[in-house]
Amino acid sequence: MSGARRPTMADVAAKAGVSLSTVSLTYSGAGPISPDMKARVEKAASDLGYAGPSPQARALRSGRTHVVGLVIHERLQFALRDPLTLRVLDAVVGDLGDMGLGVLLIPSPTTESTEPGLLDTAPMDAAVIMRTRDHGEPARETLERRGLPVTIVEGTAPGAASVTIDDTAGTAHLIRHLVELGHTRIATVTLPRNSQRETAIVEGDMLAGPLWSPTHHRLQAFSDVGIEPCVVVETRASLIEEGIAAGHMALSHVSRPTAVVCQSDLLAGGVVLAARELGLQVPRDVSITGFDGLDLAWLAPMELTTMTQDAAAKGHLIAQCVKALLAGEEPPAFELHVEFKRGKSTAVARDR
Amino acid sequence: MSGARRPTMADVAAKAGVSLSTVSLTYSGAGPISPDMKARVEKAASDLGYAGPSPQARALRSGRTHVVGLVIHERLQFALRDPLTLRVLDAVVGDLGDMGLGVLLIPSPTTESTEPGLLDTAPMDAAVIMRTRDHGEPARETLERRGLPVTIVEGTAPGAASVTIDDTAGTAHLIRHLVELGHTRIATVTLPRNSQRETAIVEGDMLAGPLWSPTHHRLQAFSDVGIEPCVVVETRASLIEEGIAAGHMALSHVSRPTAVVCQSDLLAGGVVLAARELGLQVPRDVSITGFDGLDLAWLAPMELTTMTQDAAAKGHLIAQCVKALLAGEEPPAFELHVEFKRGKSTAVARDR
DNA sequence: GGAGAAAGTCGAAACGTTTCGATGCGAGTT
DNA sequence: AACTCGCATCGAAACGTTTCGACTTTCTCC
Repeated sequence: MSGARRPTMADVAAKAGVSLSTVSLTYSGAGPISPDMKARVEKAASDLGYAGPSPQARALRSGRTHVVGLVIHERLQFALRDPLTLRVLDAVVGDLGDMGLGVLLIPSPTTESTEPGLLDTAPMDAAVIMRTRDHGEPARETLERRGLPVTIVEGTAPGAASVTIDDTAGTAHLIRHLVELGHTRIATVTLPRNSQRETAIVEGDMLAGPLWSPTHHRLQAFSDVGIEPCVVVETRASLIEEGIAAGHMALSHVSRPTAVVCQSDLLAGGVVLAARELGLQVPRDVSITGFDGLDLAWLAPMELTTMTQDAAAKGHLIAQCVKALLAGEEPPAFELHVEFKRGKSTAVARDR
Repeated sequence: MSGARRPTMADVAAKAGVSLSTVSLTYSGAGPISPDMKARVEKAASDLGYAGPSPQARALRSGRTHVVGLVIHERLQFALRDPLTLRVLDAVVGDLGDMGLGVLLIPSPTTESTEPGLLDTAPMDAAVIMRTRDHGEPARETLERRGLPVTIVEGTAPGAASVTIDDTAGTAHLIRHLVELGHTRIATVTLPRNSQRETAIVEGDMLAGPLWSPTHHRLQAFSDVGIEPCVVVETRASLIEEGIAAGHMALSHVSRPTAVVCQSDLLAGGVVLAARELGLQVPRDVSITGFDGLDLAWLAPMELTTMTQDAAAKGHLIAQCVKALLAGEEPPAFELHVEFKRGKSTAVARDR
């Protein structure tokens, strides 16, 4: 059918009777081009059905693909189901798009499969790692080998740009809030500790092994405040369903917690639902705190006591990091602050 | 600092004392290479810190970028907040990833901005349009000009592969279900009709103007069954909040509907919440139907009467379309069936 | 009227691969 | 011993741009 190969710049140049470089200059915007020449080139291009310079040739020659890799949880569902992440990404994709940069989704390689994946082979100019471990993040090593600048969200690494939040301090604030209300038996429902885990009560040292950074930071707050949680339940992802399951485990634990500190609002929402199912009133029988400051319409009229973070700002900062890195500047390191928001999900402790 | 430029295949070849083509053959897997030669090349590569063939050079020469563009709603939040879309994408990204293909997010250009956007310039081998209009989809025209094969989800176009669902028949099934229960005043809450709209009651011809395909199909069902909805409320996106707002409008409308047909489960969930806020019991006072068959944990114990669709299957089919197109085969056209699921949100009509 | 600057256009050299046809060579066939 | 065949390796030609320095004009200013 389409035996004719796609027209190239050379074809356009020939058709317009000018040199190839002139056509290039017309498209790339670099260099001075007279208006009538521009019109002539455009006429020739549209006559030929030329759709613009080949991105691949442009990428090879200029060394820029205009693509930024976004390393996320292997399962998209887990990565993006949380509205907060989505809002962050919304800002990132929007800002980068305005800079002419596309975002390539890269599920982080899970198994230690030896064959190279997207992370090794995909064309990109920079990468953003959305969730990382404190040490030995494999994605970072791969990217470093490729010489690609990296921005890390909620984590840090030498040589990489980073956008973090003060989640340890934020969680500590929530814990202190509960302590002031008289709570002593406080449970906590955590985000995944790493990629292998199940939804389950964590026995033994809760900080053992390599942890995802946010999970680590928010657990850390307990020792900072000097409180030991009476139960720790780990979840597989920040999802309502996980919160419900974890809530059941935490609330029916022998230690009978009077408060539950959840590492995300979505988890907290699930715990509220679990409490209802168990016939417990929130906050009368049990206080529950979240993290993120989402507006969960379905939870109304309940409002979570939580720490709010500005998702859009986070996204803008990430985009700014990428921009700085691509401009060859020193890797920036931003820290966002979280703010306490008193809701209706916490109250004075009452034994049950 | 790093004055040394990145090593290339030529460097590796020199170091290993072999020809450039041999190194290429080693990496690309094409052509026969003896085991000891392979080892020698790999040794040289790792000595030099060579990170593998440059994706951009490979792309130019071979004509394949191994990237698939995914055209979605301009606002990521609107595009991905619906768990159904996310599940579909999860399958798509997973399947394509297994085929070595990355997914590039492309917010569909909203304004008629003349300057070329990602759709025009991003490197890719094929594209998937996630939501489309019935006619004159601008994204498709751009892609056609570039000569890129296109897969359309919930829509069709000549020359493009497509994955559709029988949503007209599905919605008709729900309407008939309500009619059999004695409902005569049926409202409907729709998905956006196009990108410009607001959450509002639609006056006049509800099918006027170019519509997003799913919206169109599901509205179409009313005329197919021979029923006219007593109110039509259009929303801006498939979100709980939108459902709540639309629910308030529909339920307090003068026509006092006894049933509401919603074009998505998320909207239906919002309408249920709105009904509760208005002091109406579901399904005693008002019957509500959804579409998609999501498992909305937060809605429990309410279960929606809805049409379920298999999100993972949809995703797999999309990936299959892309694969077929890249292999140069004829564009496939798949249709998925939806299944009636009787929940607890519909009951015999009772005047109120 | 001529020097110098600015504007517009052009030639040619990369960019780092893949790919195709050619080449050398030892093993098997007649 | 001459011949074919398959395997492993090599040389050279693309792929379609960007970019840099050079080359004409035309304009400005004294």
